[in-house]
Amino acid sequence: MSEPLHERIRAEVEARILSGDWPPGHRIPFEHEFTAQYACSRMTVSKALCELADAGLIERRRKAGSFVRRPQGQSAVIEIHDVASEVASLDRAYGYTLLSRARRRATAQDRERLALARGATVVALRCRHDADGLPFCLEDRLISLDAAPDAASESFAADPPGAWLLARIPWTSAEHRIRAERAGAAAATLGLGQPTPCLVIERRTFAGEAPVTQVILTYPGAAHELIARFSPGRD
Amino acid sequence: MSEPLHERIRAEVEARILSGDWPPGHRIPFEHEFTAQYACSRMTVSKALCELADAGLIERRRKAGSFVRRPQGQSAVIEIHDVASEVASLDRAYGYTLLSRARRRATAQDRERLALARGATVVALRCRHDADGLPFCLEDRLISLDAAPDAASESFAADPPGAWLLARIPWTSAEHRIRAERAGAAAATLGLGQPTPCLVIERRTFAGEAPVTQVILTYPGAAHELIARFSPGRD
DNA sequence: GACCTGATTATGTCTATACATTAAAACCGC
DNA sequence: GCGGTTTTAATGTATAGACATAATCAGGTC
Repeated sequence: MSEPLHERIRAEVEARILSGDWPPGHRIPFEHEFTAQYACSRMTVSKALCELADAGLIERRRKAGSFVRRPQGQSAVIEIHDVASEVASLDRAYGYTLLSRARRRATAQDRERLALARGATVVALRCRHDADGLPFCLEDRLISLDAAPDAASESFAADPPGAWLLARIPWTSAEHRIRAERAGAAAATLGLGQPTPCLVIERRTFAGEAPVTQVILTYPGAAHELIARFSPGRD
Repeated sequence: MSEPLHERIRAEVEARILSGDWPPGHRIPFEHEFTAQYACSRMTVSKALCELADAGLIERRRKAGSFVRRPQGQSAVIEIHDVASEVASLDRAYGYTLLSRARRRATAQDRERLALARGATVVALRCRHDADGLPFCLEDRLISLDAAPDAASESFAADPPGAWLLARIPWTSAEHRIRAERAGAAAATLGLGQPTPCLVIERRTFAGEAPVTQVILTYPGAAHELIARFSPGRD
């Protein structure tokens, strides 16, 4: 019940790189040297090295060989979970309340929020997510009925729209804006005192070029943290 | 000069999925059906489908076939760039000032921040990043000298430590906490009035199990946004 | 030196085949 | 119908070989 050979090769090369044994810029052995070392075919070695190349750990250059990449790209990758599972992972009871629901021809403001064409129709929702009965997050969402026609006949009274959309509409790209804001109109709804800072996440989701939904999530106060674990991205 | 065949297959299947032609749950053709359609070997088809499986678009099940996955995992992936390139991408002039630098045996607080052992030594830095001459971000950083011994002989007077570290120390995982906070001690340094909300990003970076560095980045006010674009993650 | 040319060579792609693995499906006795 | 067994069909892994591609290197010319 052993792991596949190409996995073993990949892991052993990866270990050499992460330990610093093979530093950035170092030329790792050629494929034919690995085939000798592991007594396997070139395809197997190639598969292992291609995986490392995909992961960004090495760079492969024809004729020259494969080289350890320096951890370039100051960027890293984090995950943003949906609200319900976020609350669940905090071991708190999740609650959901629909505050308002409207179906309307997109206003000028709507069109700006979602990059819609004139005359498009939308569903606008406001809802509150609770944790242990206390307000946790305020959600202000716009859904394009062109992209999600089924949303017209959905009440969203019992289940939050985020999960509903994600389960139905395939999407190809999204754009996040994360900022800190003083609680404004949201303060009353969230039951806050005046000058509480809030974490605001604004997300626009597209399927190809077509806008699907835009959502503004307001998390009250320093009480809430967005926690994210991740591994390097070297693009 | 055409693209490889496995890329073409991958792209065509991907298009079918993203267009909704093959909805979540749909069983896509078997490998042997693709080999007939494209007149190629099974390995080539397999490579294309494995790429789609890695990307999370399909799920492959022995004997049963390959199925379109629903966009599960309410999660998505964002990139957090380093401060200098963030400022550059806003078309503003980047400035850097080292406020303080200390080398010391880790205090109890340091050990908690970086998950260090007793007796470890650290370099503690405070610095300010400016955009067009105005304070943009306050950085409070701790570097483990066990993980990065070279940091002891580096002044960090001219260049920010983030880029320096990332170019040298390989890392395997990191942990982010993002929250909104009222500007406290940072307010004066950033030249802020009292009740300004700040976006705070706290990051701990590890190489294997060993802690490398911890940094607290404080961005003043609603003026600043963390912008991130990304494509679906279906894990 | 600078510039072109051709040989060399590691990686990139693909084939045809083989056997392993595993879960669905078909079978069977009850 | 129900539970257990066998068959079957799909993916998973691997091989040995072939040719394509492109970057490097060595030589030769100006």
